[in-house]
Amino acid sequence: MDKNLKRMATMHRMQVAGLELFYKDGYHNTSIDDILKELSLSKGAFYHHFDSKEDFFVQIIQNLVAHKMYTMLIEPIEGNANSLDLISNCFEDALETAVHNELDYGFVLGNFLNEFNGRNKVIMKYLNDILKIWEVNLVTAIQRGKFNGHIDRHVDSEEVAVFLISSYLGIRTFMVENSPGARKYRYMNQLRIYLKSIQAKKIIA
Amino acid sequence: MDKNLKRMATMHRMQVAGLELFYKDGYHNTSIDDILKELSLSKGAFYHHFDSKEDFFVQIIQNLVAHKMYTMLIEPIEGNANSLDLISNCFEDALETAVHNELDYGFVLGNFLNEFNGRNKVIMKYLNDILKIWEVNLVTAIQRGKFNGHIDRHVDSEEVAVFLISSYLGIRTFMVENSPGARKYRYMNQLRIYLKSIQAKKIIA
DNA sequence: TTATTTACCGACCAAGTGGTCTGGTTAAAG
DNA sequence: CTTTAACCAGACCACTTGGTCGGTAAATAA
Repeated sequence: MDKNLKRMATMHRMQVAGLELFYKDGYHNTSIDDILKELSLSKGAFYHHFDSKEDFFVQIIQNLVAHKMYTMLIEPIEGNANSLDLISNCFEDALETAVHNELDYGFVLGNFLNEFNGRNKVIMKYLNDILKIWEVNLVTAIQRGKFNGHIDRHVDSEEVAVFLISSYLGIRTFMVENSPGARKYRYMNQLRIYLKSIQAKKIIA
Repeated sequence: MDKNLKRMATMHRMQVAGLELFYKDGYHNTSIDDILKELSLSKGAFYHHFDSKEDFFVQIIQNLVAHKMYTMLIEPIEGNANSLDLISNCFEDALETAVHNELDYGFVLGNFLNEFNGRNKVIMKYLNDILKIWEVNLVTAIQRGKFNGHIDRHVDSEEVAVFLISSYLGIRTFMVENSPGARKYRYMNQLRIYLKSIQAKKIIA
């Protein structure tokens, strides 16, 4: 096999297993040995490919976490349809996936955000970058909604984005362990009520 | 000094210092030695008063965290005034405190919830108990609002409670590090818009 | 006063932790 | 066919972790 391809494959395997365990047990509660045991690889292999545990984690964020965010929460709201519907459906799908996931430990980005908030500037930078992209994308979607006449032109797009992100971060934590299906259902109903309250007022002829 | 009083005093000192560090650095990233160093106490003292690190943490939750939740988020919404105003003001005050707190690491209960979600059944039980009390209290406040004619009688109290808790859990994570004041402002504005959308419709005479 | 209980000390331990280093294997390049 | 370097094994290291244990001094009870 091509040397470079092999390198990429091994690194990818490590990152996938790493994300799985970091997500499941948390970064500080997961040792490199834990990850290596899963793959039957050695310390030598690990430190040949990565400088440190932190460097390893940063690469996981940039590759896997960012990618997950794109496919789950960013791309789905980029269409030209009614922004409110896009957002509503996107959140619905993301939460439904979480409900059906046997082993749900919360929102990946949210969990890491929480674990490193105010504790690790380097890692927070990368996490915040992803969060920022999501935020910008939401703002764009909302402005498009205003332009297309689906959203009331008086609403503040930035405010809505902050509110949506907050509620999503929260519900993903709130859904773990305790009747996730019921909580998802309740959350989505109220989210739709909220979204309706910012939609463009129908002009009564 | 009375023996029992001294015992209580020492245990309380340990718990206060413990909560401070667990909140700041996270449970898994804080060692018992860290806490002991802060107080110039020894391992012997610690294990004389507590069975284990976990037992220590559980007592902190039951004593300090529960108490904090009561004074910050539960008692303030128990009055007989307009429930929507009570909730709005309560959230406003809580967030304002966070903004002005030089060292804000997020919502204490939320952080721990996130750290132990799906990872430690014992501790989660105690955290969920507190969360449940908050939820029940919010539901009660909303039902009172409906009864008093401040909230639309058609809204589902449980749904609103879930939505409010979610948004609060989220904004507290989202506020750490990045322009907390601006995010608080944006969140509160949209929260008020949402709350307005569930208030009782004025009867136009 | 004396006996006993309580609060606390700090050395110690086994089990990890992230990270280094030496050396061996394998596949591509010259 | 030799050289070279990427890839990986695993022993090893210094350090930290939660937790134990024998001891001591002071307060309480006899």
